Amino acid sequence: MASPRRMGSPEAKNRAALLDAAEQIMLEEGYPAASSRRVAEKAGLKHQLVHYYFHGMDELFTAAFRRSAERGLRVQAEALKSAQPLWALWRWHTNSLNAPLWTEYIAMANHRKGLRAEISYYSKRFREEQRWIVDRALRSYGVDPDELPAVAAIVLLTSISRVLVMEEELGVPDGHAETVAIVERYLTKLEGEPTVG
Amino acid sequence: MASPRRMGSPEAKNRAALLDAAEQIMLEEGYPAASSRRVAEKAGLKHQLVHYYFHGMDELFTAAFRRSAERGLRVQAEALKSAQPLWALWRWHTNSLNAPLWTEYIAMANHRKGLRAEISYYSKRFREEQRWIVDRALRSYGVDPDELPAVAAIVLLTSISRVLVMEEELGVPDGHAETVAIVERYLTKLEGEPTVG
DNA sequence: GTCTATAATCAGATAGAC
DNA sequence: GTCTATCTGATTATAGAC
Repeated sequence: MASPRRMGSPEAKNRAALLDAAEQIMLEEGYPAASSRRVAEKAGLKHQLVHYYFHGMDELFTAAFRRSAERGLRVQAEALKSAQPLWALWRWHTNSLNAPLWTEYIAMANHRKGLRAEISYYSKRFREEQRWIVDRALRSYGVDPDELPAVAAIVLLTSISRVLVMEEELGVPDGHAETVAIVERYLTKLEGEPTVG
Repeated sequence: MASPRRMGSPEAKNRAALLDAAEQIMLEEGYPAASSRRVAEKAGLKHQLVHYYFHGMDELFTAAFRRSAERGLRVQAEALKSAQPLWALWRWHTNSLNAPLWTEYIAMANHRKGLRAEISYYSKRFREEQRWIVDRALRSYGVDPDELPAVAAIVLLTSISRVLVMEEELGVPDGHAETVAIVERYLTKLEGEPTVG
């Protein structure tokens, strides 16, 4: 049963402004601070407009995540075109500025099941896109797929980088330099020194 | 300037009950649901008692984290006595039931600076305790510390296991079996097959 | 699309009696 | 230690005018 309430179009400028504001607050103060009123205020709008553009906060957060994930997929697709896809994957994840945002979404997903399904769906899409490109690359480097399957290489690279970024933010850099050295030594063995472009 | 308010002793039974209740709610519904009123209710107490035992929610969360971290240090110390410390570390982190709780605390730390310092402090203590034991083990296995420093081995093991647990919860198990196989193959090469005890 | 106005609920915190 | 009572402010959400 559809809601009788009116609803703003997805293309509206103010809708995007609300999503921007939500993400900014989530980053600066954590997702519980991203209330309808504060989000609207940061967007320079009245708080009631949140309910005009979204059925509720759940829908707003889901929309924000989806938009951010779609952007990420486009950026990743571009990065994976590199002649050194492993380096590209590694660099992208270790530099990624929106890692903190993902942390917020994952924490939020613990009690917002709609968001949880969304994160699960996009995580799989990210991994699928990486998979065949990395698989092709590893084979061309002469890596035995039984020794190191592409999915495993991906999980390893992304896990390590994700935790490094997270700990860096927390101010716990112990062992990071040594770990990065090991990973990058291996990447160099496979793909050579990273090129700038 | 100290608060003039009265305060319950840290040994009080109800204080512990409040901490238990807070952790349980955090796990089930996420940390924003752990309000003073809901925590007290779950502990079977009146909500005003939260303010008798703690100066505020910040203090409650910090106390809950510290208690949980101290417990973790004791469990880890026991685990690291194993003849196979790397296996122990790996198994402990991949099975750890309180990984979700840590996710909550880390998300919370983004806007509660007291908690942030606490997490940083304990993360370092965990890593220090692991360090010399893993270092001694790796040397006894004949591993070159320049090739694989103990800190790096620790960061690698804990990063990978942490992300595996997190993704498992999200329902994204893709590539996990392959990754676990690679890690465990390496652990077996160093420490042999894991013993049950 | 955007506004005013309003309802219902919940939060953290404190004073003071018992 | 625990209670009643109370204060103050924030939150989501809706109806209906403009």
